[in-house]
Amino acid sequence: MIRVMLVDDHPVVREGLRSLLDAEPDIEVVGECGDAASAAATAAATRPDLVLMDLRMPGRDGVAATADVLAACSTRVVVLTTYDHDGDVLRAVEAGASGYLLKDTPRAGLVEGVRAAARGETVLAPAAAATLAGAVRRPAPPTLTPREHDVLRAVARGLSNPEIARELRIGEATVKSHLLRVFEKLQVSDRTAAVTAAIARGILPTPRL
Amino acid sequence: MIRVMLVDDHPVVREGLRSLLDAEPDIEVVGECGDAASAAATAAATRPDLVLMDLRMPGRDGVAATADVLAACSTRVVVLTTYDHDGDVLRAVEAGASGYLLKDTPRAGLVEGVRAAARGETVLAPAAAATLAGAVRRPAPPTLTPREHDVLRAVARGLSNPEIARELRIGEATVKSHLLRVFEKLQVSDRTAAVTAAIARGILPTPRL
DNA sequence: GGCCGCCTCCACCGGTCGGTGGAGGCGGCG
DNA sequence: CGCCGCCTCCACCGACCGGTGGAGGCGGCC
Repeated sequence: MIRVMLVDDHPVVREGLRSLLDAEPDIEVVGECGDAASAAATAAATRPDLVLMDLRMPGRDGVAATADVLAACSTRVVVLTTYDHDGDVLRAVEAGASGYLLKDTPRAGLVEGVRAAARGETVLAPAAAATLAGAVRRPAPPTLTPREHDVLRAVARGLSNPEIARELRIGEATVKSHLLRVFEKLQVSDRTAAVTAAIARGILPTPRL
Repeated sequence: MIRVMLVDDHPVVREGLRSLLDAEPDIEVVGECGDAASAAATAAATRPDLVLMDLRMPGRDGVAATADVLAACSTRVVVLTTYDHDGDVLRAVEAGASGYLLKDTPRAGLVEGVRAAARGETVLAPAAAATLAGAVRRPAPPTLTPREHDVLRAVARGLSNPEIARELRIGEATVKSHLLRVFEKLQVSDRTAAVTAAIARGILPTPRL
């Protein structure tokens, strides 16, 4: 019997997974949890063989929750999310996820994925597999320093270099230095492309109204 | 008996909604559909009282599907989606949706929402209601002309004005004219802020890797 | 026909931006 | 201690950008 625990902030999704998995003779849902913060505690209490983890939750820390769960008890974590944001796949696997499935997987694929992960296999959706393959080909995951981050965030708000310099209490020359290094790291040549590239890679959050 | 049809590309979500709604004595799920394209045809065939419609689907045209369904048969459409992107709410309601609920609604709220919508009420999640209220306060929904859209998309890719002029086969002066009007409409004063503002309002898609 | 919105284009200006090619200080690590 | 990464700053350049204040053409709508 494979003991599964669900972490997802959407009751509808938990309900769907539960009915789908409980219909299988060899799978049992032993717990569920609606937020990332209490995932580790729930896992420690229910000691599942496998945790199905949503990535996007209030506080948006499915990745952190994955790390917490793995630190709290010996189990496997399979990420089950809606979109295949490339950045998410990388961060999830870095955090120790044993699999990355999308919610539009047909039910047979989901069930088989759960069994495969419980057997110890790493189960990846095709898009996620492609992303990981691409990531190892390119051994340069662009990591920005805190200051570079600050400058880029300000740029995304539409501030000019002099304005950024005032806001961060540094010289305009310094702003330019940081920005040039950001361009280099993101492989772009102007501030606007830097912002979109950063959003695409999850370095900056998707802007909201 | 309230006859409900489900439109969502995720089998898991459909499964969850079906088991949740079928548990109610006065609700019956009479059809489901995994893509926006065939939603109208399915609705015409099953003639539901209510359609629960996901907004984000392959082809991302839940709004268009809402309009199609309403054109194809007399029913009500309630949008049931994951995030409360402000732009989505506005477009969905414009397309004729009778409600806008989020997937993190507790199951009791969902069921009550379905009943209320079937009674003819307009059912809005709190966040969606706030957005609509804000929208009527501000009677300027920034609509870009096709050409302005073209220019803005090019800007988001990091192209300079001369490059955009070459790509669109127009003069650089024309590019600037379009851009200035975009700035005005989006209430910003530079290209980078224009791109983030456009992404925030759903005018431009969230950039992907 | 008249009006209006959209697209197109022009010349000119000052400020900003991307880029070069440096430099020094400071903290951590082996 | 020396090395390295990060942060800070400088001067200078040419290109580009935002903004002004125009203009004409074209199509749809009343």
